[in-house]
Amino acid sequence: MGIQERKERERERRRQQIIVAAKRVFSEKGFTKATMEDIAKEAELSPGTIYLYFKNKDELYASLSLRILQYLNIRLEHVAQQKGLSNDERIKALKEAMFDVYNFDPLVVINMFHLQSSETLKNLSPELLAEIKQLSQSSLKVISEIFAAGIQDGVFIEKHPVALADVLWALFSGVVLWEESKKIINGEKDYLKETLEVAFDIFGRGISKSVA
Amino acid sequence: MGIQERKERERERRRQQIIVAAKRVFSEKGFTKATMEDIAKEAELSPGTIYLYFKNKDELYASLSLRILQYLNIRLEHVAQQKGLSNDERIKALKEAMFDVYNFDPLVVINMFHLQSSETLKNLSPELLAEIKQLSQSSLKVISEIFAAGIQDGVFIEKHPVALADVLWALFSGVVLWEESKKIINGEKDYLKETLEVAFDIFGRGISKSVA
DNA sequence: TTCAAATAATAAATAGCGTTCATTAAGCCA
DNA sequence: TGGCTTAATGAACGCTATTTATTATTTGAA
Repeated sequence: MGIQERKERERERRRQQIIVAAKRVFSEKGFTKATMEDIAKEAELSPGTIYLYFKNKDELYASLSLRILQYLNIRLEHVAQQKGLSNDERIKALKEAMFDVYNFDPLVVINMFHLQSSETLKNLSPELLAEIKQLSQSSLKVISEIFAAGIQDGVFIEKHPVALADVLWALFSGVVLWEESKKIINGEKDYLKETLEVAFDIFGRGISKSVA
Repeated sequence: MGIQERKERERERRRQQIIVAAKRVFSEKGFTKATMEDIAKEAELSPGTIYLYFKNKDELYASLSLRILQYLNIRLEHVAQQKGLSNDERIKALKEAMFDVYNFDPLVVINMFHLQSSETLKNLSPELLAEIKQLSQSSLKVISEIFAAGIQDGVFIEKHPVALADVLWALFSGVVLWEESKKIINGEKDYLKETLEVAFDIFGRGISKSVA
């Protein structure tokens, strides 16, 4: 029985090794310019081997996002479970969790949002798509429950909490992507932190029933 | 001298003909699956000819966005110039302008936001990039001036108007892209209009100094 | 009207890259 | 040890963006 398990572990380790290599290459060259050969070389494998572990290039790319989605989930759960936070503090904690996830690995987060907004999504295996779906739904659920609680308490406006969660998610991804574009278009420096502060501030004020 | 001008016109017409064909093909197949041959066939030209008018596939794709950016500009200018609007009404007009632009050609707007958030941007000629830059800056300028006026009037919170414009833009693109993803991931129906309403509502409340 | 030069369009060739497949190597069990 | 399963390889395939050599068309002067 032990051999089966060892093989399982070895397979998983090789998968991770490929993911690490892919991440490096994608980060350096971008999705299109990174070739499967580049990645294979980085992982010290032959191109064909990668296909024993990932269906295709899109799927390998998408796999990078899974870990960060898991991390996001954990951070959000944490925010939800903290006791004794006012609703304002909880929004603030939400902001910090998201910014924290971004800082944990900015390139992968940007990748994830690129992915989210692209036809690549249509090329994934049902299994991987289901995993992504499950993780993102779970994150949104946590967020919307936080909002539901605030509405219950009468401090947030009475909108559908799921819609509020969608708006927050859209705001976060929108700001990240837009700041990234600005860097490319205008060669501007990175205002992400500042813009995100403003965005969350406005959002927090906007969903509060009364503002000082 | 008339010949020069006729040639100019003919060249422009052919460009447009290619753009129309490209739009149809990209819409139907998506960027990756659409081949230059498909587009050439749709335009009743040979593939090589397209390269006499567009530097490459990315640039052709990006060109689709130019017209919609121009349209957006016009709509926004219009909102800025309308007299006698309260600041609240102006925010509402802003929302309507953006939603209107979206409805004018949803696929192209989605394309534009995809483009904005991708490495494709790095493949464009300096000229096209400059055009895109000029148009998007112009739109953001109009928006930020509206905010500046509201701050002047003391009805909007005192944040940098450019930051507010960035946040609004990020919010708009974020909502459009996220609703689009949800359609793919969850096969959900389109809640764009509703989500956009909520988003603008929150934003409007968030930037107002006092809320009823 | 004619004809060289310029312009426009084409179709075929090129090159790069994702993906597949026939082959080889390694590890396992009887 | 020797067949058998699994893992890995790297060369071949096919597709497609882009280039280029060639052909057709238009222009403007002689």
